[in-house]
Amino acid sequence: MNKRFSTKGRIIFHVDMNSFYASVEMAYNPDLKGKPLAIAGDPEKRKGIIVTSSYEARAKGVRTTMPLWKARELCPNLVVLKPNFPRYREASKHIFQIMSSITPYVEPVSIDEGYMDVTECAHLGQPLDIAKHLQKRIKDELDLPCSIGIAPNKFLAKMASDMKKPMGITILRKREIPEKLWPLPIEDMYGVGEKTANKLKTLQIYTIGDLAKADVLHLKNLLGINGERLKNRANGIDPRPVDPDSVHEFKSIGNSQTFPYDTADETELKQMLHQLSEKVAERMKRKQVVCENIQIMIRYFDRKTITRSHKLHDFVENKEDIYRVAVDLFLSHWTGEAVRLLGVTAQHLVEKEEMSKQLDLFSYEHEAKKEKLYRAIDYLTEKYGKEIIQKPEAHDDDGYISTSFQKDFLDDFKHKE
DNA sequence: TCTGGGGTCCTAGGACCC
DNA sequence: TCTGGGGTCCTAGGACCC
Repeated sequence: MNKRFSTKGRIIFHVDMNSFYASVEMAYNPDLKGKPLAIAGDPEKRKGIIVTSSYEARAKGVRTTMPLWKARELCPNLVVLKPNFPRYREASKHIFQIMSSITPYVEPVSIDEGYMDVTECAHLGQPLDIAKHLQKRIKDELDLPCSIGIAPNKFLAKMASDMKKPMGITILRKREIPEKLWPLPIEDMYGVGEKTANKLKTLQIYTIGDLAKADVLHLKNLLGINGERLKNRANGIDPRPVDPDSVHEFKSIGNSQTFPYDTADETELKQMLHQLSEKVAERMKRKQVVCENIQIMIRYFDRKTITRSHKLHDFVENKEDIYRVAVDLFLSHWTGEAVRLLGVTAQHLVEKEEMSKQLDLFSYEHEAKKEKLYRAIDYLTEKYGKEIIQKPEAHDDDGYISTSFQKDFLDDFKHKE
């Protein structure tokens, strides 16, 4: 049995880069070190919100998603840079390369964080030493700070990496849960956002410890299946394996954009849909995937947002096909009111290679099934006579043997095979 | 003179089939 | 003449995360 898939005795790291974009900019331009720095979009284009900020800026109250003008109010000497995504992607690539030199079991979660399963890395030393070495390499080679959580599963590792920032390393053992995890306020728990926190408070649950001891039926009633899962995690139970392949398994690819000004101009809106469709098609091409479903998103002037999707009857990959579906959806659901944002997303993605395999498999299975049914019919005709096989209820409209009939008679056929 | 853009997963209702 | 319950697919929306 592979240890990585057992839920006992695993050693998982969660590596979390500290204020990543700001740190990359500081590594690139060391003059910025020690200054309150924020990465934010262009306010002229209504994108002036804080994406990341340095610890110096955070100390003044600057927070992610805060509008830029508000951040400037709190921190008048704030240095503001526009995001430089190619630069961050490059740094990210290096970080994951360093992680991968320790173990192949690396699962990137986002541009700046990932899990590692180091269960089988005993030959490299104690987990704490491996983590120190990893943190030092990322600092020495890229001049970037990170925090690392060490624990027996993903959830605990994630919570642990949050406990000491920046440049922290935290071990969270099962037996330390009551002392280290349970006192934390419920909103600090990964997977609990504002809405869930408010709901939990109606059950008098204020800390992770309260959740750990709460009645599972009450939780299920309140939150569905998620209630049970959250309770398990609060008790340190999380069976999810570290999956190095998950990066490649895209479920959807989408692009969306906010207009500089709200607009109800049909030409302008169509133009945006075209642009977005093009971007989506480009990314699909790079990933070598096709899609079976197109979704659009319309955010109106008042931020009311709707999504509309359409399942296609075949696979689609080029921009004109995507645009046609997107514009159809848009025109049949747009109220005519001013629009703030539009989005186009390709869903139900299938790898091109996988698609041809699927089509082959489909026809193969189809043929094999037909073949088997013909043999069954021959056999059953011989045994029970033509009358039974020709009974109308034995066939569906396409002439296939109906499933209920199969159930009754194919068992018999199986014995013979 | 506020609130971006990229995702994942879950839920719930209706259609349809058996 | 009246009517159950399970399963799957499609669509829309919501919660959450970085």
